[in-house]
Amino acid sequence: MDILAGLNDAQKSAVETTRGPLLILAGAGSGKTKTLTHRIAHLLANESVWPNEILAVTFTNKAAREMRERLAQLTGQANTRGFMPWMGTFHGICVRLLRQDGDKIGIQANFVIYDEDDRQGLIKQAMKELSISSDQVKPRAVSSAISSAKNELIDPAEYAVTANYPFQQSVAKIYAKYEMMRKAAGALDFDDLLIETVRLFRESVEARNKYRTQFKHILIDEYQDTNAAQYNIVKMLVNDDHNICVVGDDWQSIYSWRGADFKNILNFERDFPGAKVVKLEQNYRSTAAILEAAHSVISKNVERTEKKLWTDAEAGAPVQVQGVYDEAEEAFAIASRINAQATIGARKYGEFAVLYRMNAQSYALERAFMQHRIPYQLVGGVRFYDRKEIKDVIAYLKLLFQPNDRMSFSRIVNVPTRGIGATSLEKFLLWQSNSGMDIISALINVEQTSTLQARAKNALAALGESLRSLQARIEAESNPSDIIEQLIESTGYRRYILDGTPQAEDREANLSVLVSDAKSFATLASFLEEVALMSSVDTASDEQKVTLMTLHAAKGLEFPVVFMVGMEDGLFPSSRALEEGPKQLEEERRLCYVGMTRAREELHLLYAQSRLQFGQRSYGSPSRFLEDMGHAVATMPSPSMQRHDDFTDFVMEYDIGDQVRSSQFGVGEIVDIDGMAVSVQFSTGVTKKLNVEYARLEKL
DNA sequence: CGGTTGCACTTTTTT
DNA sequence: AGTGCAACCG
Repeated sequence: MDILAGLNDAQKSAVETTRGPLLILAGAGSGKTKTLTHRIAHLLANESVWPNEILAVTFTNKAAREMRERLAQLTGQANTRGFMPWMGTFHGICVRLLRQDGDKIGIQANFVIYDEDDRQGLIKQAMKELSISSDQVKPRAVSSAISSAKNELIDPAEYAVTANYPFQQSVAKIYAKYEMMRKAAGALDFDDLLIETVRLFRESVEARNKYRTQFKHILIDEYQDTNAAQYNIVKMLVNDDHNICVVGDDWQSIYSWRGADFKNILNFERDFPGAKVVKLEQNYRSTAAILEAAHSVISKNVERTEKKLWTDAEAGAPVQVQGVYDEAEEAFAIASRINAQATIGARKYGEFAVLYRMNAQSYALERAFMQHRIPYQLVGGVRFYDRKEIKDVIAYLKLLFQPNDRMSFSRIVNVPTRGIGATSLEKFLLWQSNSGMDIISALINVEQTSTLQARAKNALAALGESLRSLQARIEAESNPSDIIEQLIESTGYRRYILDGTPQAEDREANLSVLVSDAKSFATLASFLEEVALMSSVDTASDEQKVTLMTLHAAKGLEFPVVFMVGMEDGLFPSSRALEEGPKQLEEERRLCYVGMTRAREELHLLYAQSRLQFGQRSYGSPSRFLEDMGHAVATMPSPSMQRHDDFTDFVMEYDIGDQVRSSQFGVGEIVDIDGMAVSVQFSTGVTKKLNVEYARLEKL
């Protein structure tokens, strides 16, 4: 089997350069994953490297899975763990390292992983204990401040020193408290997984040397989206042979809001002197027309490397821009177009994707697709594992696995209702923390308390009993799926969700899915890990369904036909980016580039005159990115735009400063005009943005 | 203690 | 528009 067959010269060079640092600058659609996979296969087959000596880091679990499958195919081996190199996301790899060696820095092997919800819940509790009102300091903002601090490796003490503004001073206090409570619960949040690994390598020479020796070859995908903590992990893992290979494209860096810094890829040659650089510039994915349009957008960015992406492919159909009246018409236009091709068998539904800036934009599309009977799948949005009934059961499992996990306990203590309210819970937890027992032991011994009512005691003791017997099942190494089944029966959870409402059936079906999902895991630990780190974009693709997802989720994917919707200033680029300045605008532009380069044959860009946002109709103008494309695109006429142009003329009858009367709000003055929307300041003091089409204003 | 009702707030993007 | 949270009442 020739591993180099079917590769171009640049790709071959990347595969065969196995000694020393290697930087692969891979343009969109240049066969990056293929190159990486072949490189690993080459190491295994021709360079006598053992699988466990290779560490390959991908951006999503899905990417890791795909690479594993392709590698198995390429080497003719079964896709089994034993044969496979270490592959996974930074977070996944870190969990593995910390479970193994975390005890060296005081992390218990049975830590639980807190997701964003858990973290915000804990922050709220911390704020309560500190008597900080969530009116002035938003838990959400605190969470993001703590996350940024952690990703820059700033601990609570250091944060406090530089905290000048009142908000930062509040955050400093909450951050410290949060960390205390989190540690007491035996939990690590997403960011901890990374920074605790950094700490492990800093504080334990033994651990660091162990892995530096083990990993003879390290490969990192999507290197442009690594953050400071991840960068540190890489630096510390690379041994003196410097066999590190990173792949990335600064043009596709879209995660700076999460702490990613594409300077990491620009600085690679400085960090690893003598690095060889291979550029993959031939695009195998898109037509020339699509590539040209995408290029005309990205070239407006100032901060970027020079590249010349080229293709052998023919021009293909021109990129189409279409203006529509509103989000409903936008969705309708797409649905009709898809059905026109799908019903005659020209394309399968799975060949289409619709990309948008925000998850909320999926509503209108879903509605139209349902009306047109188009099968679709939503990637992201509300994840399966975010559903209430699933999170409840997971909370039970987390508590069983880590009996100090207060967050999970608080979530389930009264689910199903056991007559235990806030007061009883508080009393119990106070007693429990002073007793030195973990939560489950404390439940069993709850009769020793004096402060609780007999009724509450009985309920808590009963809960303790069923948890204890479940724990016994875990110790007997029962399959996670058996444990879940026993759990939903013995705790009364099944009876609880069958409440006679129409949703009861859905919930029960979801539980069944959970039970069957859990069947493929040997231990509770491995199942919980998968659940915690599973991202919403890790959904398997379905050939029979149109894919709907955010532009971010689309990274790394490709589709024959791509629709990008909501191409309006204020939405894409987002108003936030427009406010914050050129750096953010450039990131939005990269996001646009990423979206466009997902398309293989057809690319359609749509913008709407008006759009429902927060339940209010707002009016925007076409995205500046469409202007960037200039003549690289074809503009489609839209009949309804003509129709609605009449209204636009109508709007012009008003001017800023005009006095008007509204039957609803009284008399006021027009202070702003934006498309069909006029802002009126009424004599009552309130300012309303009104649609002249419906508001029936009377000009005075 | 628990359920209901009404209000306020949300919206970038995710491991 | 939908959801989460706080206050109120039974």
